[in-house]
Amino acid sequence: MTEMGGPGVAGRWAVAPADGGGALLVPLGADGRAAGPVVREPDLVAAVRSRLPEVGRWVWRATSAIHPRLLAAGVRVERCYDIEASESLLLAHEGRLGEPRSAAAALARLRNGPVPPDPPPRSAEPGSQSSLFEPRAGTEIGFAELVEVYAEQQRRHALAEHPGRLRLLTASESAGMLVAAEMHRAGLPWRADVHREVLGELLGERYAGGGEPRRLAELADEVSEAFGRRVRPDLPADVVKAFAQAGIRIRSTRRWELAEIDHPAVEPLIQYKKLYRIWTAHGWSWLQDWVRDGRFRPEYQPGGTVSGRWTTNGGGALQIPRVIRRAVVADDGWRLVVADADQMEPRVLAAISRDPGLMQVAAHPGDLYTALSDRAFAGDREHAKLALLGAIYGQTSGDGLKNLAALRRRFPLAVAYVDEAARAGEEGRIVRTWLGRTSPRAAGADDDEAGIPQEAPDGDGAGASGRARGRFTRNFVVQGSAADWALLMLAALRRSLTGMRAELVFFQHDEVIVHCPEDEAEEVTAAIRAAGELAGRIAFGETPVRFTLTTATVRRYSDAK
DNA sequence: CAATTCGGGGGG
DNA sequence: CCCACCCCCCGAATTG
Repeated sequence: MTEMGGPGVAGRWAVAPADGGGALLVPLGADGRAAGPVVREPDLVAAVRSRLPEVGRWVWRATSAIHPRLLAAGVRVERCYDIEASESLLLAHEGRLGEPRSAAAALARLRNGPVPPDPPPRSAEPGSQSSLFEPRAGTEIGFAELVEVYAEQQRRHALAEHPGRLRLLTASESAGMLVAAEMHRAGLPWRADVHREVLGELLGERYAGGGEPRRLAELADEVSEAFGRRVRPDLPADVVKAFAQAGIRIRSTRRWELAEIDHPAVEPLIQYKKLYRIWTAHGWSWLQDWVRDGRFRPEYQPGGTVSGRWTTNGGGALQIPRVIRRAVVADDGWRLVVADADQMEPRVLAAISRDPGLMQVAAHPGDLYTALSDRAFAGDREHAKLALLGAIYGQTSGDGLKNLAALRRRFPLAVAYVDEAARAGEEGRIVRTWLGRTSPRAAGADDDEAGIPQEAPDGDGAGASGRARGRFTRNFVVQGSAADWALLMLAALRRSLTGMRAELVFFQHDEVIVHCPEDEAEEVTAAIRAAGELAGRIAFGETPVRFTLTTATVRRYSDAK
């Protein structure tokens, strides 16, 4: 494995689209500035293709503006540097998250000129492939100016607390942009016929006219019968009123609250809610909108959340209900290798806090919570798990608190690490992930430079919103550092799949799916495991912590667990 | 009328 | 104790 984004700058070239499908290109020096004459070529794809052997990293404004054209032509670059994605990370690191992140805005800041606002995000177009990534008018800046912005970004990296880590972060975020575009192009194999079969089993036939399917109508009737009057199960206010008339007071119609009630309407009501969700969010119209030619192609957005987790733009790709996963089926002769990280967040906490005891617990590939409970919780795995998750999430009540005391005694550095992050949040300070992804500043912090407390003096210390912010920053350092790891894992996996027919087709926080010919499945599985361990070492340095993944080679996604 | 908020479900 | 953290998506209700 070669370096994954370290300080090396040899073989970097900047490239930008030019009129009529052409390109402007220039080699870059160690300082990020042009190290030769600008070349103009008539064909962007050919220009990149011919330089693949000599260029280690392509520097461009935005992956979405170039990479899809290369992919469509079968050109696969090894690495890139996405200037706009990096601008977001750099701004956040400088405590300026929220300022416009476009290359044009970065240039304006460099020149002390008026900073243009970012264009509004456009919504995804279901099922389309090419139009999603058409360049948008007014987003490109001059090529010399683009290189200037890049050189300035290189300088800004050097100012960071941990320049090496921040370079790793922008490099891996850039790799994430490549992976996102490639997964969009490949698509998740999706059998519409199987999906319809599942919908038919769960929901029954659809009635002409577009109303509720049969099963939902039946369940609504059962609910009404149980109450002795017509009740709309999809209207919470109506349901609360109906229970009140039956002498049962409820605060909401959430499932766990309903489950406590002894009433004949409860069972059909809960069933209705479950199926209603499937019908509206992943039913026939979703299928119509999002599945084309046997593939579901969500538009992934690396770094879509503050913590660095991805989001998708439309299609709900990261919320596919388990029952619907039956429709995700490998092509004939192909398999899905499904892998998800084993207890990622506790392992990450061990690595970033360097707590000797927790690192020792995380040094085993097996179930971390069992190892934890053996060491510190008298074999009670559930209590051990709740205590650890409570510490990471900032639990405020319940048994977890009692167990937290035991956790603090055994793993003082781990608990201190998240406690310190919480204190920073409560005091309005920013926190960073291991690689330097930085939390947004507290709301109102801009108007608060003089140190005026954000909370009205109310006698309860930091106040409710201060404590909420503490829970956010406490969790941010763990969830975000886990996202750091996941990006490096994806980047390593992408590189090791080069030259194979296997394709990354899905990524969801701590889980990947690779679609591959049956005879590549073993090699893919090994590549995934290696990528996980490598990502752990590259991200966090040498620690005893293992970063293992549970893998399954299956025909259908739903068979994985 | 469109835009925003709410409540409930789904994912990790 | 099903709470604490990050999200998306939908329909209905509410607000501008």
